[in-house]
Amino acid sequence: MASPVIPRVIIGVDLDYFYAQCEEVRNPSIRGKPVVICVYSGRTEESGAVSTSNYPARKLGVKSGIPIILAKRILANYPESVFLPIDLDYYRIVSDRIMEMIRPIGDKFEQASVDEAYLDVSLKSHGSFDGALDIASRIKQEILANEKMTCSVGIGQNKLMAKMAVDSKKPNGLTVIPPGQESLFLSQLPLGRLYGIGPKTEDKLRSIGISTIGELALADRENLSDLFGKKQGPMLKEMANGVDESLVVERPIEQMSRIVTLKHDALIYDFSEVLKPISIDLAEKLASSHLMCKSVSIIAITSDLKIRSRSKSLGEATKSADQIYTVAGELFSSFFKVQGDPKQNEPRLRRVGIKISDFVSVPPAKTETLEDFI
DNA sequence: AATACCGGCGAGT
DNA sequence: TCATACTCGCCGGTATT
Repeated sequence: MASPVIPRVIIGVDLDYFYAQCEEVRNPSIRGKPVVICVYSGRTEESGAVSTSNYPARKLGVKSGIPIILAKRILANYPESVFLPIDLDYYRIVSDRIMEMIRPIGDKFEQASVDEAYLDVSLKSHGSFDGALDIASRIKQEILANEKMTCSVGIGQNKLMAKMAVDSKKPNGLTVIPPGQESLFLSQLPLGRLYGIGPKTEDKLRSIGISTIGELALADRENLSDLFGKKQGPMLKEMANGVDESLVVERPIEQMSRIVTLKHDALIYDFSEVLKPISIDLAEKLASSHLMCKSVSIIAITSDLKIRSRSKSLGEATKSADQIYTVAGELFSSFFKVQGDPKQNEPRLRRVGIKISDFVSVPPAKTETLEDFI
């Protein structure tokens, strides 16, 4: 006997063009000008990629992921344009303040990323979408009043629909997808706009004759399972029907990673210079989160931009920068070993990094000592 | 048979 | 043309128990 599904009311919040808006708040004189947040790789003066940009910049074609050099060319005729280096620590502080502010507004809270959150307001809205609309307005007001920042908000009966509502009107949007309207709302959108369908998935779906969300909603489960796997396949169909049973839950940190771009692509490289500060960084982050890790991975991006990884699960949890560094070093050695003879056309390494995962929490009683970091 | 581990892929910010 | 730094989830294959 299936338990009856209790209707839910979910609010999704997305801070508009977050990094760039943080910079606008920090320095209001740049408001209205194209603002580009840059991740400089340090290879050459202008090498690197655009992390994000504000709407005036986007309108001119400067979007996430494009090379900085290209953004500068596009904005060459707009000398008022502002190019700023990314300042993740600052954005994190602003994000934390906002998240703590809105966390108590719902019954349940989930931070989905630095600039996104979901609130389950089923109880506080008394199950009413009109009630949820009032709560959503209040969220927008509070963020504006306290942080001078706009956000986009969406209301739906699950996280997926809340997210689709948020995405449908940005920036400064407030959108409701009333219960029962899910399929109608989704059917008006192109396939690639469904959350979770990127270019690869869209291509694959088109190859089997599915080119609209409406068609996906009616697709054959077996067919989708064969193509996308037995979990992801059926889920695609569910999503196209506006169905999402996932709960709003506090999400523990599952992994931390640090990655850097090398000055020059390398075939074999002495990574100690690069790996040491990364290990210390990660160990500090572990300590401040009161965690230890049981897995260490290395990440390598080759010059052909493919991502490779090697990982090792530790017997015992660690919080030592030194051990993270040592294991990462071993993983890099084994990585190079299996690559075999350094052939002429062997892809070189462009970016290298470390990821730690499989966390266990440290009882907060014990105080950290200096040796723990070394 | 169930679980853990591993390396890769895709998506999103 | 040039192509960051993260985080999360899933997949299939293999190893372990």
